[in-house]
Amino acid sequence: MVRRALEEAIHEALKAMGLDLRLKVAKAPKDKPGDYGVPLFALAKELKKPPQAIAQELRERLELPPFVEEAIPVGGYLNFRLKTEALLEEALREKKPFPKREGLVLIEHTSVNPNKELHVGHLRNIALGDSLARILAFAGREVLVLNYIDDTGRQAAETLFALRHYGLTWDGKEKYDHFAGRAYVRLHQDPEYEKLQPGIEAVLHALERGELREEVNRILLAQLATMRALNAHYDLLVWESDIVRAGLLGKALELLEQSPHVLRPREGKYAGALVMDASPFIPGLEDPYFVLVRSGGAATYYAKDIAFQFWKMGLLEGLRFKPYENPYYPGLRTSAPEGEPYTPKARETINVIDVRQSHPQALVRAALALVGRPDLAEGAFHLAYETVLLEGKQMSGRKGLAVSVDEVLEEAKRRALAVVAEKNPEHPDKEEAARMVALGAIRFAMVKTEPRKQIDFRYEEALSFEGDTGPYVQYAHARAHSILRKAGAWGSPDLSQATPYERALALALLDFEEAVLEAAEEKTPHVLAQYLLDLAAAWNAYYNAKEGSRPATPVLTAPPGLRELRLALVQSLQRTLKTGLSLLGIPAPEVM
RNA sequence: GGGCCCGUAGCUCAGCGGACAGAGCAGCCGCCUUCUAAGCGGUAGGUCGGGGGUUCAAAUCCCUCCGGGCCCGCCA
Repeated sequence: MVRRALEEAIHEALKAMGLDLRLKVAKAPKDKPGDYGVPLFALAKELKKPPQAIAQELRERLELPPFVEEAIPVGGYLNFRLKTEALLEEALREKKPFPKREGLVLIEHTSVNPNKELHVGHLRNIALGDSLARILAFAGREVLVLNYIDDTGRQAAETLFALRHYGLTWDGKEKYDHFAGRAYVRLHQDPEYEKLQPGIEAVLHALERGELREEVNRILLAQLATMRALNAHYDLLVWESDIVRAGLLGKALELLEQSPHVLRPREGKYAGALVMDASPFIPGLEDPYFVLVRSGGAATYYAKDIAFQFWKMGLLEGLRFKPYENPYYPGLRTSAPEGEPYTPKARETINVIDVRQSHPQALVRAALALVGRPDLAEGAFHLAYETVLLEGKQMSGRKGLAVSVDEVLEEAKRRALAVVAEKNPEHPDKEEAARMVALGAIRFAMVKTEPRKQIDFRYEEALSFEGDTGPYVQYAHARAHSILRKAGAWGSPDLSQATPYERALALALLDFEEAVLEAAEEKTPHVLAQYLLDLAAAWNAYYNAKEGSRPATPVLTAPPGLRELRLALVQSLQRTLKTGLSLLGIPAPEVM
């Protein structure tokens, strides 16, 4: 990578000047000479020289990498102009995944309660988790994606109870998770709700024994259809009832009880309970104690989260897996008592859960440290994203105040279809194009902003196909593809014919790898999404460039040599956009 | 009471120690006899919430105040 090499050269030259310092190379502003530059002000004090003089000296001492045309001192900066041909060669290089590195990263995302259809709140979780999994894999990590099925939770129990209690029969047409979800909402509107608790309890116990698995599975399968439609990928399903039956909780508690920070107070507020003192690991707590096992003997959900985290990181074993029969994900495996033993032993985990779970997630990390594995605590990352509002209002699954993902997908597709039909009546497969564009609009809208910012899901914006959107990037891709399709085969490019237009586009192409690495490092896909918008914009500007009233950058009708150069650039651009979109789980249509 | 996060153009957001603060939407003016106008160019719009501080340099770091969101149960 160009920037890396420059930084390395600068580092060497500075060492020779008596400073072991690494400076960051940035892009030069448009109106300044050169393509990249470094500010040198920080060295002035150390070297007792004005930055301008340092720029001069650095230029003299610098052993320029072969791709640099010249180093230009500009005030306190030293800028670099790349050789055009080297720049183009770099831009034309195919963007391949980074070499594999050691160490498994386990990503848990989705983990939707198997009791009703997915709503737009889940959308952000899935889009973030799935994109991040793809980005990390491209960045060279070994990635395992896990989807947790809370089949012993209250939500699942209530839905199954409601289905039975109201004697509802499925008409065979409605999507099953929607049907089940209606029962759940009805239960919560029932004035008799409080009186129905014993019945719900009974279902809860049956679930813990794993007895109603098929009924839960029926809902899960319907949900998986939606996840498949969102182009989300999973490697493993882990059912909570399997964790219960494998006794992971007990094993986790055994480990925890060896810690001096885990105790059973004899008296006071926590008499009879098993508590954990998290104060050494979480500063500023008013009350340092957290209950793991209630005095009545029941474990808290913290304890279950901790046990599961221990399993993910190989501190516990006991789960078994087998292939999961389903029509959507051929290679998917599921936990099952009769399966083969497997423990991932992840060095790093990423739990994609909204911010409201920050506190419990901190306890999970504290527990790792407390059993003597601060290294694992360090590797346990909580990707905390802010909640999604619906048209400015908080959603509620219980009250049915939410828009389902299926509905959003359908509406997006309907709108996209109208646009395709209008803009491209000759399109050979409008349905498929509409599906891709709809998916692009929705997924992109979910990842283009920083996770820690609350987003408001508004139909008009999320399903917009103009401006800072997925379809904007997809359209840029389709345009490029259209040119390549018409070009047929072409010969070798003549790099020496490049104009400033090719230069600008090539420069934009160089930032791809850095964007991917930063997204992987910071664990946030928005960096890549923002880059793709920039790249698409650079391409659209190139495409539309005019000198006077004439097109400045025609590709197909360009003179020999330049034509091939432009085609090669367009091809690199098209592939880069496609790769980038794929890392966000978004398909790149060839025709729109 | 304790803790976490957010506050940048009318709206939605990038930028998070360096070169005059950038996009999209909305507004206004242009560009289809050009490889898809889902596009492009231009114009207008900003006390980067307020106030202190650190620094050669602050939207970016620290403190403080103000606004908004969230978390802090022997509930899940």
